[in-house]
Amino acid sequence: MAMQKKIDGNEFISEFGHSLLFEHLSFQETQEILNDSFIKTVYEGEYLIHEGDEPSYLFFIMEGALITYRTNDSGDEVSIRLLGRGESCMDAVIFMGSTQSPIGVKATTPTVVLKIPTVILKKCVYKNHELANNMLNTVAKYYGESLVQIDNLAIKGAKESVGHYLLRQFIDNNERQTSFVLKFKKIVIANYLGIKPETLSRMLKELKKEGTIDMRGDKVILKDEFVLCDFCDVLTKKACANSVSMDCSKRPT
Amino acid sequence: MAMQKKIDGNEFISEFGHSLLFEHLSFQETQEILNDSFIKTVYEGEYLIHEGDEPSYLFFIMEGALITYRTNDSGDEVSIRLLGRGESCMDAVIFMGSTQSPIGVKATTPTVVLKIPTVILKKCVYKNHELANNMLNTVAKYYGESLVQIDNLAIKGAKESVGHYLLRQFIDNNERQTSFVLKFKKIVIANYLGIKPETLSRMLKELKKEGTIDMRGDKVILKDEFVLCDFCDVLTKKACANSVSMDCSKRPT
DNA sequence: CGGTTCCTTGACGCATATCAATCTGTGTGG
DNA sequence: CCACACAGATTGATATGCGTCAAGGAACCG
Repeated sequence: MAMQKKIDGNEFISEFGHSLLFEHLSFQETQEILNDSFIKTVYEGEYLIHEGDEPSYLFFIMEGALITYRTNDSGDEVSIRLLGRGESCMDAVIFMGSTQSPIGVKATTPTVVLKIPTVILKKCVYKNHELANNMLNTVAKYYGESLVQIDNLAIKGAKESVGHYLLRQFIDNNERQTSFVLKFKKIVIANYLGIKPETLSRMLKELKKEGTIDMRGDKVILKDEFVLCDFCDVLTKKACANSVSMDCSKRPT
Repeated sequence: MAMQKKIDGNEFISEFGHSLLFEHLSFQETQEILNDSFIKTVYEGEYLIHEGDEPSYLFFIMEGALITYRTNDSGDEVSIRLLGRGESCMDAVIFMGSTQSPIGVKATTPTVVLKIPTVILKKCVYKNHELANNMLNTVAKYYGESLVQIDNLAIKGAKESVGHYLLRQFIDNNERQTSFVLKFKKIVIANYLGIKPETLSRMLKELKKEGTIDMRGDKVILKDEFVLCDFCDVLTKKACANSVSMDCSKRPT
């Protein structure tokens, strides 16, 4: 792996300073992390780490998309998280204290990744209150997301899972826009939701038949901004702009 | 709620100083947390916090057992974690930064709980590197456990889930003992595993028929200490004493 | 165009849920 | 000490949602 030139802290901060991992950090602190990190571009389908490998880096996505996954005995991969620009992974794994990662990471598209060495990160977290706080908030956030995933799998039927996923996309992507584009291939989304692509297809069809959504290719069109509210939950509600401006229970119809 | 007398740090440390949350803390640091905390006894079935309530305390179990859960629209509760003496909950929730807890907590048996106020905890975490590290490790550990739960739900069949649960009990409870007692009612365990009590019953029956286990009431008897190895995974392996003394793949037959 | 790759649709099977009856153990009151 | 009640666990019969398998169709790309 070729040595890279130093990453410019100012440039980085202006682009990614608001991401959960780096927020509230001074230029000094950010630059210190960057000095020992480096940027790598990976191709579609490339594995950044396999399950069981030693977690040597935190991966921060500067451009592109990654998925984290686990494999069972039969060799099926189950997605844990689907990540885009400004998100990171291996954060939690690094602090689990195992030399064997319970998850693997691979790229679903050509991706530019910032690799922060585990040792550097641990050192900085120990010295730096803000970073420690950021890490704690980050890992807690992942845990929260995994709770949602658990009840997708345990409580909800396939349709509710799909509805909930669409709702999250609606909220995350572009507030107030009643149409958005799916950021991942359907086979990846299905796997993330713990269902088969065939089932995802059938559920979307049902939602279309009921008039909840419409689709053009991978573009989802909502009838209005409230049609998915039935699929909401406490954690999702927090991220929803509607919930601050109005009482969810009083939404139209 | 009546004011309690100060909790004695020395006594507390000798009993719980090795729990993940309090390890490596000095007497001073521990006492500081304890000064603003208090002990409460809750009865079986009592709720310590409901979903949607503001998370005001971290709960640390001094005696008894708690479960954390989530509820869906149809009112079904799904267990997230089953906790015993020396374990804590709400740790992650406190750092999720929401005023609404995504989980509820209730006692499955009369339980003595140490309640640490959120504000105190946050303050101490910010000041104290060791505690921050402990919290980070704790939350990361929960996240790891939730990963196991996700693939129990997503990848594994009911039998694998049950086998894996028994394996964890074998490892956690008393190393080397080939028999142990189930710490929770079967209905609670079933719910935790995302299956129905009837299914749990049937799976245990199958395991008995195959000669993997035997049962006397709620006591589980293993044929030998390796019968459950097939249900192992990377994270569980780390906690297993056998894996350090020998190569798992070379276990007898 | 022709060839991938991804998505959709239909027919069928299986694992687990559901429903209902019975069993087992444990605690209580006469 | 026995009888009764009750909660939890088991068992059997049936239902169903999702997976599996196999065949098409649509979008993409050289």
